[in-house]
Amino acid sequence: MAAHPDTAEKTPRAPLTRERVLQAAVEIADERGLAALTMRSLGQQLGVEAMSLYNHVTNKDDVLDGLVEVVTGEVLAAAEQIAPPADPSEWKAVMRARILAARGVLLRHRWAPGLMETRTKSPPTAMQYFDSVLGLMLQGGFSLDLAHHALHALGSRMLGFSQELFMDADEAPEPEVGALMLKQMEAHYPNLAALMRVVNHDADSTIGGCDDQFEFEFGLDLLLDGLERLRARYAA
Amino acid sequence: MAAHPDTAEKTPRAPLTRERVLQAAVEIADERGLAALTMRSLGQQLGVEAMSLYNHVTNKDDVLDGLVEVVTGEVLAAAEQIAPPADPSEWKAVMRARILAARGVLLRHRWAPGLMETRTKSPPTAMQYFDSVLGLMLQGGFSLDLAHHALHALGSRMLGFSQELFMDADEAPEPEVGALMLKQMEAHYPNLAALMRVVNHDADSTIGGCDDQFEFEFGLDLLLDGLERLRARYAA
DNA sequence: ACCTGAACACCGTTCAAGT
DNA sequence: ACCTGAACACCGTTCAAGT
Repeated sequence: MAAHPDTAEKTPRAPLTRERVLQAAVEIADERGLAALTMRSLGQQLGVEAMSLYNHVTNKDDVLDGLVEVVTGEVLAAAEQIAPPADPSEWKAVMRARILAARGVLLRHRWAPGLMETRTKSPPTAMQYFDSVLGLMLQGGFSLDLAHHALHALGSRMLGFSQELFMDADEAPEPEVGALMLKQMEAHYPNLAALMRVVNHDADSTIGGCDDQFEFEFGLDLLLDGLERLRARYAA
Repeated sequence: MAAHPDTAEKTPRAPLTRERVLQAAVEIADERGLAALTMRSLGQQLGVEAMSLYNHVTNKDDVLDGLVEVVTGEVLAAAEQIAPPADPSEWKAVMRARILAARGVLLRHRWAPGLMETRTKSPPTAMQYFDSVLGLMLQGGFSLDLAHHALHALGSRMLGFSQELFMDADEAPEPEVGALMLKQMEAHYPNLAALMRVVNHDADSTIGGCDDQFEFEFGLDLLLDGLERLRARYAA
């Protein structure tokens, strides 16, 4: 809608700005992964020498900070789409919906969780998001103390991700290979082997075949239900 | 206790092995951080050229994999110190104790959580640890399904850490500065500001002053209590 | 005011050469 | 069989120079 003065053809015309630099950085990370994001590749994406970037960004760390600004901004926007509860006591359903909305954003930026874990300063958009989450609980009847612990307990789940260790999206092994692996696992890790057999059969997928969305919601509900129980006890 | 043949003085005698390389890598990471661990610094620590390392380790990624082998090995050893439950139904107390033991290990290797999040393959020691956690639940009366979801829900908490975003250990600001910051927060993040005031007063520490150990246990108990409830319902 | 080219210090890694 | 030195391709970043 905003009038933009470009001719229709490829115009490396638009002046460089911090925003354009960050937007290009997001594109690279989305398409080729965070490892592919270097000052040189970023310059190239913008049709400019790497050194020009330093006029709009103080250094690479600043670019990375900017990346999480962008992502948490999208999270905030997505969460704001979900209306506040009709009755404050219905905090849980709204919180759940907002967190799942946040998760939707992070799924579009797979590199974001790993990056956010390395940052120490939270951008204003993240602060705003946390503030709204906190407000939801306080209005829902949480004490400040309980809400405080809840924030810690939810941790990264608030932003829509949880680190499941070593659970890589392993590609399906050949059936025979899979059977052999299972035999070997049987010997060393009997319980895990039993688990893998079940997971294999239940899902249409293979060994690594867990339903990420289901597991995320399972863990989330465990926490939210526990918090609601504590809230109710406190309120009583 | 083991007889070691070194003369007492500095003896760069002992032949290089994968184990010695990894042990040196752990030392560097513990003392100077993971960023200080380069093939060159690692060589230096061992009194050898960087290129010699490639005789015992395939590349840097292999070193990083080895690092998590070492750490998860320590976790396994620590967890094995805690005796299995007298009655299988007492799975929760034992699990809690084992996870807190794991946490003790990770606190000695602050770089380990961040590293583990980047790895995709889990070393045998980690598999063994997960197998024992799983066994604890199965013997405690969990269905395979529920135990499976429990593993996902616990995630990194099983190994003793949880990623709390942006919660850096910020050094205490000067009191006046802190007051000013609070004023500004008040305007933009009213709920967070209220929270910070409480946290400030409660603890002897300052703004960032949260009791990590308490918060870890709070979240852990929320999950374990929730799981026990589901187990009991399933068993009934 | 913004962009460039050459350069610096630092990576991981290869390879031919030493012992 | 193990270690070394020189070299390569790649980083982030500085700086003097261009326009």
